[in-house]
Amino acid sequence: MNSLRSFGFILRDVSRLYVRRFEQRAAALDLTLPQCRALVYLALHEGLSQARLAELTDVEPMTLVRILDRMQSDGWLERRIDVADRRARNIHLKAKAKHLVDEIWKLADLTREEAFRAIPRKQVGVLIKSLDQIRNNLAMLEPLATSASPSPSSSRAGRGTGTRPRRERSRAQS
Amino acid sequence: MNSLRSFGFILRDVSRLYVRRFEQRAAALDLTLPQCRALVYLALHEGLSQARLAELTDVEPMTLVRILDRMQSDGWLERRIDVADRRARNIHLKAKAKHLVDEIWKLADLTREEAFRAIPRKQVGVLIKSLDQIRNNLAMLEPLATSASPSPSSSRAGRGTGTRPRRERSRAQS
DNA sequence: TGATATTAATAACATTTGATATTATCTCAG
DNA sequence: CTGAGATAATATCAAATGTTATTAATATCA
Repeated sequence: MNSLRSFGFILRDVSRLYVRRFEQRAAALDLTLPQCRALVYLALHEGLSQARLAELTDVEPMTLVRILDRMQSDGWLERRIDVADRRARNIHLKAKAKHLVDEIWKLADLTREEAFRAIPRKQVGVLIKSLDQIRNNLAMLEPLATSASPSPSSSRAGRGTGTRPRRERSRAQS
Repeated sequence: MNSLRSFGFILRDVSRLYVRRFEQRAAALDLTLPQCRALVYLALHEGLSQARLAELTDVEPMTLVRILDRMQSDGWLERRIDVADRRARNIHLKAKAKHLVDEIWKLADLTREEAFRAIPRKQVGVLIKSLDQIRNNLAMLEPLATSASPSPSSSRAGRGTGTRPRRERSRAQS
């Protein structure tokens, strides 16, 4: 298997190992990765609505509800009804959580340093630049014409147990 | 947020976008990513046992069972009891599936080309080298001493609904 | 050699995630 | 105004994933 073709495999491994390492560290704070992500964004944009936060962090609104439920009951944040739009809830971090965010960044920095060990600074620059370009490339792509025009009721439709995808979803940019 | 600190976020995005793009393509073959991964490995190592395949592809044995169940019922492969060890089942691709593997590689190549668009070949080389080094770095790490020695029955133990991790897992190398 | 521990596969159960429906509120075109 | 959509949050339900238990077959070693 040539080097190029191994890319997908390496990307998967790196992504999983990196997440795992960070989560192991975050477990000490009794936090999960999605919770950390939410906290970090909230620290940057105090008083965000759930809908906006879901969009920014790229999670389903329903998933965010659950993340926030837990963090609220743990006393990290509170939901305040938006006076201008009573459907919306603005999320505010409690003082206690603001220190947490600093901790989170420390863990993130630590994890990154472990990952980058022995890689020259300049090479790291190239790496990030490349990944950023790839992200843009992939984000720009058109939805890939699903040639599902003929035979509308083709053989077997759904079923599940292929272990995973069946639905799709498009996404916003930052 | 400086460039270094954005690394985790970019990595996550790239990984997800890349997987999503590939899965969209694979959907045309009625295959999921885990199925594709299993097929590719099986094509390289005909007659592998499930346990070994699970190890190679880094999925839980139970998860693999389900992936194979589906693919077997779709007629892509068959399980043969190992004559030397009657507990084990060796997986053999059926002729029909071998063509599939070529298709899968085509999709993978296509996806990679889309991702790498506008990135000079040399830079791609550096990218892959960097990621490979990171993978090694992360794989080498010791399990991160969980300082869970004092207060064995501390405040609240499990609970769930943090949206995700609570358990861990170690892994083999290739 | 035979009792005990291990391993491969899988069944049974629990948790989590994703999809859709629901409720309250808001926005406008008319 | 007013009523036909949107939109925000969330409840409810279904699919999928992870965990632990089970069964059969080996391996180990006292």
